[in-house]
Amino acid sequence: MIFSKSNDDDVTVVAMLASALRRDIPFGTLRPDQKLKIAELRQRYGGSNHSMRETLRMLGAEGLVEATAQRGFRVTSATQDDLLDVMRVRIEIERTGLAWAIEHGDVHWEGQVIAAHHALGKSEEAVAINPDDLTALEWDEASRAFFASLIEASQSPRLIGLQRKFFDQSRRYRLSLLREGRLDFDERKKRQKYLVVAVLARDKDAALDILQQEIEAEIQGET
Amino acid sequence: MIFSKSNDDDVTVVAMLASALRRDIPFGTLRPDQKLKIAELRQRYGGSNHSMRETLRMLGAEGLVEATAQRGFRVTSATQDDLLDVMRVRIEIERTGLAWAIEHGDVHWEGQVIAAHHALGKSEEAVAINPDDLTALEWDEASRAFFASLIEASQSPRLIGLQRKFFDQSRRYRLSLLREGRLDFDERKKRQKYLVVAVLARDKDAALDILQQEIEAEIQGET
DNA sequence: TGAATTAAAAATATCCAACATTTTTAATAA
DNA sequence: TTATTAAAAATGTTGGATATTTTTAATTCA
Repeated sequence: MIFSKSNDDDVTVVAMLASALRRDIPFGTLRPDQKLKIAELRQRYGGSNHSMRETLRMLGAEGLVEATAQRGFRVTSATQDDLLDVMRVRIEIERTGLAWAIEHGDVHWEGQVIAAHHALGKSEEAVAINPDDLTALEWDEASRAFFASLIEASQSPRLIGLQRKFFDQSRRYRLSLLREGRLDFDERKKRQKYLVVAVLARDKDAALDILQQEIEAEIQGET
Repeated sequence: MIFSKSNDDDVTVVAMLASALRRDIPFGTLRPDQKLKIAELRQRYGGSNHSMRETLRMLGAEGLVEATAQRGFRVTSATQDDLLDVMRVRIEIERTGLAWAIEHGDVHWEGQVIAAHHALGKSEEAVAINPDDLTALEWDEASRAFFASLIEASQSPRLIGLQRKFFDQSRRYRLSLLREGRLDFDERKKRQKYLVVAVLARDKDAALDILQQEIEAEIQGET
């Protein structure tokens, strides 16, 4: 079938709310430290009292939202320290995952990496020219898919889950760099290319090193 | 004040339910793959259907429980593969944390490690003699506190959170080894001692190595 | 007999409305 | 101003109701 039924992501109200919030927090519609009042959120996103609470609990466990007993929920803050912390942990997770994937990956995995790299290339070009919201979202998704492909062969579902979680947490910083024009797409393109080359050559040290550089470039930007 | 008000852990119904389930899943009262029907859980643990759902959502995001759309919740399965995956990730997280802590830790941190090690020693002796449920629970908590102390100085709240999460996920395997008498307490004592020595000496390589051995010993047991 | 279909039962996912408690805000007094 | 107090708002929780979906059991028919 051409239109595969959309993921388990939109079948329930809670899943819909969750993906709406996951989209709006990194985009800044819901800002860091902002109080998330159930009533307001319901008005904006729909859903019942309980569906919203369930959603916020989930996002809480995912790190996008913080819950305080008797005091409700707020968007996780985004200080420089938070950014550094997220990115440092993300680096370790992805390094570990790539190391394992290089050990276990087969030809099929290599193909996936190449494909994801190809798609990312297109998206980077598009967003470099026209960084509007929709393009940015597609670019970010292509980026996620590329990093995900790298550790796909790690054989560790839990590590893959962590990667996704921290990628999600880092999204708002990444989008903010994009908006401010502080991403060097030429550098990115080079690094991504060499990263794939190193992966295909199974040169673990080089690959991990470039991967780390690529992630670190998202901390401060390069311009 | 002497009796600090108990954590945020028991003030709300959801928090109470969560800690009850977090206790009963590793103990096997709720077994792997077991269907978690809201009605039954309510009967056993109390709480309204919404509180229970909220709780299960949280535990879902924590990895103790799995949620499937339209099909409710079940206890996360615990195959050999799951065990391996949890432990491998746990090793990487704790290694990273300890490495950072050795870099950043000060004298106060060293004191915390020594204190936690001392308390753990007592608990290990107690549980080696009498491994009943209560003693086991206290021992496990002392163990958690010890590992937590090691990475306390890592300066990474998110890594500390991950450590806790994966320690929680590994609890049921650990308790099962204990029940089956497959922990070698003499070996553990030695390793723990050398681990502390290496930490205090800031011998990173040795410390990481022993830490990894100590965690790996929880995978298969040593007897 | 065994597979397929259908009907009944159970369980999930929602919502609404109502309260008790707690926190926050505003008003008032010292 | 700073405290105190009263009022308003928000959170956390519950019970009950309902549409949908999944599971189970019963029945039909090749």
